[in-house]
Amino acid sequence: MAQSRVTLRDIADKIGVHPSTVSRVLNPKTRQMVTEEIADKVLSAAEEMGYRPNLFALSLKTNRSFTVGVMVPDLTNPAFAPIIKGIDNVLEQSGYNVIVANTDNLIDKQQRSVEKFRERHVDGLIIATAQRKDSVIDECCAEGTPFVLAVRASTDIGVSSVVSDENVGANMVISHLAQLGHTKIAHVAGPQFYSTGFERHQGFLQGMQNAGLNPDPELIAFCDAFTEEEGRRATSKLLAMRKKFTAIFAANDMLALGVYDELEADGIRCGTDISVVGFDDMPFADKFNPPLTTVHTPLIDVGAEAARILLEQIDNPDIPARTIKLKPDLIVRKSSGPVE
Amino acid sequence: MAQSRVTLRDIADKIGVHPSTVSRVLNPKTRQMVTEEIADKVLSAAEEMGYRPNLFALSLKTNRSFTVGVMVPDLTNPAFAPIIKGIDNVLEQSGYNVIVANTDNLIDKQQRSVEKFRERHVDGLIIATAQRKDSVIDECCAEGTPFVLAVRASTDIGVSSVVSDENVGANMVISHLAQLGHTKIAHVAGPQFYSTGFERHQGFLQGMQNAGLNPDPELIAFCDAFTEEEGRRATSKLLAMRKKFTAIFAANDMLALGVYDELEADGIRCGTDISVVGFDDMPFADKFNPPLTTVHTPLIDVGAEAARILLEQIDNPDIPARTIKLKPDLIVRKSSGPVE
DNA sequence: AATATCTATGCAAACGATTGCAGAGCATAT
DNA sequence: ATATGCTCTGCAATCGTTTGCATAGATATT
Repeated sequence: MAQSRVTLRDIADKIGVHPSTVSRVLNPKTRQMVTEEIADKVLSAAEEMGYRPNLFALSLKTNRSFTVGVMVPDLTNPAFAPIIKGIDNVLEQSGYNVIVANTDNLIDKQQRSVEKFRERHVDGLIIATAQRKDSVIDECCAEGTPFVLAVRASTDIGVSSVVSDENVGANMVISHLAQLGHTKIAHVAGPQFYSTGFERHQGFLQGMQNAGLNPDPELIAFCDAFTEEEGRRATSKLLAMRKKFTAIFAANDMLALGVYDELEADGIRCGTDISVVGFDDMPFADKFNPPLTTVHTPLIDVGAEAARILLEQIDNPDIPARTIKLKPDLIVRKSSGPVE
Repeated sequence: MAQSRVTLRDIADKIGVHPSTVSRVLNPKTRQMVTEEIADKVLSAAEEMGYRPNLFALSLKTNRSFTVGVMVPDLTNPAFAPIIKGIDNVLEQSGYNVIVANTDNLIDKQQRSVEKFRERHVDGLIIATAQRKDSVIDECCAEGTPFVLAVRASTDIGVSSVVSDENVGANMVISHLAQLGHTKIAHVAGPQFYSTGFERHQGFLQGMQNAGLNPDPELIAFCDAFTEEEGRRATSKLLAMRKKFTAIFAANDMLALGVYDELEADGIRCGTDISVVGFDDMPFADKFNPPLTTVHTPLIDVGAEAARILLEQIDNPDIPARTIKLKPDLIVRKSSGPVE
């Protein structure tokens, strides 16, 4: 890309001062060091000449890149688009750039991404791929890199994260189903090494108890990943038990999609024969067949909040960690109905 | 992020040579300038000490950022995820980083993004937001910034782009519908200032002619954007004409989604009463109700090819522009059926 | 009026790499 | 033995900033 031709020195020469003076004027933090008269001259010259600071030089000197890295497990999952959008919106305002890395749920790809980010000297990280116990977290802590988890939390204390209140969300699901008369409720659980999978499972158990229902361990199928295929596999396992159940709570919408697949393959009408509820309210959940009842997570806000916390953390490295739980919402659509 | 502590100088000191020698060893292009013996020592010292080049210094000196900018109109449209993935895959291999900017289809946001990219001195641009005639293109040409268009082409000659063959795709759609017995086919056309909207419309007209059908101008509704809302608006306009038609060709899947909405609101059964065909085969098109017949565009490949061309262009600025048209595929699902 | 205090600016050294130029060492040709 | 050429390495300038320190002039203090 074309050079930002004009440098500090050019401006300095033009109005007959030293480059350092120009530098001081242009930096808000040091502006007050120099006389207003000169400052004005510098400012207008800079404007007129179309000065653009050279970020490379700045970064080299200050060791800051004004870049933050974002790690997501799967860009193809449309749930992450809003998160990234939320992040980008607030970071852009503060002059930061965002680099996103796709880890495809692979540990070593995540490792490589961190490596890449380190090379780029990113000022901070937003991690949407973290496991409850994750070496990346330890590493960042050790390195002193500011970071915050999005969508997922850690078992470690002292790490910032912003998530939705999974427990509350899961409780809403169960109480909704119970209200519809469901008593035999199956659970397609997410991976337990992710906080989402874990918490939602806990929420499921607790919700059942709150509703005075008895969760049947055989009607809980665990998945290894939040994918359609896993959802389908789990459902077929559930069906193979040949036990009666009238509803399935899937730990997220992707899994729910897999549930749909398997039910359809078995000729079971979803929403009437069996109710299905998901979690996340990812984009297009309302377009599915049938439209999916799910727990809405304010994904844009998750991203935005994570970005805000990260900014705080960058500006002030020894601010205490903060974790935010956003309130979820149950969105009732056609995939859940009264038990026949 | 923690400092890459060890520098060229450190290595040089350790084995008693000059930093410039180390630099030459570490740069493949100059490696042969130095004795193998020294080179080996340098290499192993670098390895052992965990040397990581400081990209800031490198960039400052060489004026290259090893970063490319990608502009997409809307991250929330899941069609762009595969494109980005394709781009990222090939660029990562070559040591480049990708920064993506969301323009929300706003001209001035696009302008701001370019500005931002310029500040970051990106080595090249991949533009998935371009209009057929777009000032950004002129600007990049003038600046000499390498760039390639993805998904969209320009009326300007001499600009590289990779797209799917819209014309062929549209023809496939019409011939499919004609084969099913449809003769009155409506078209929900995309914005004509995008090559996708324009070419697909042309393809529609040509396809009709090829099939020996007469396109009715009143059954063509133009949209201002590729959004669900616009698709819905256009459909309601079509229905308001009170003319008979048995099929709708929507210029992309998002528009088709809007078509679905309006048809459903009017109690028209899509796929039986009226056939609907989209374009792009975006993720989840097979999950809609009914699953959408559409033209599959190899989006990952579009991204990958665009990235490859860009790399060529960066390495060799005066290579002639190249434009690639990838072959589309018709995917028949439940939204299209024989005319009753 | 002389000294102390303060302010605004300039100076120059970094940051960590790249690269044209110079020169040392050695082999070959004359 | 000298000239010639070649290969390899070192020197030092440079990229465009930031920033601690020095200093010149102005102001305040006694």
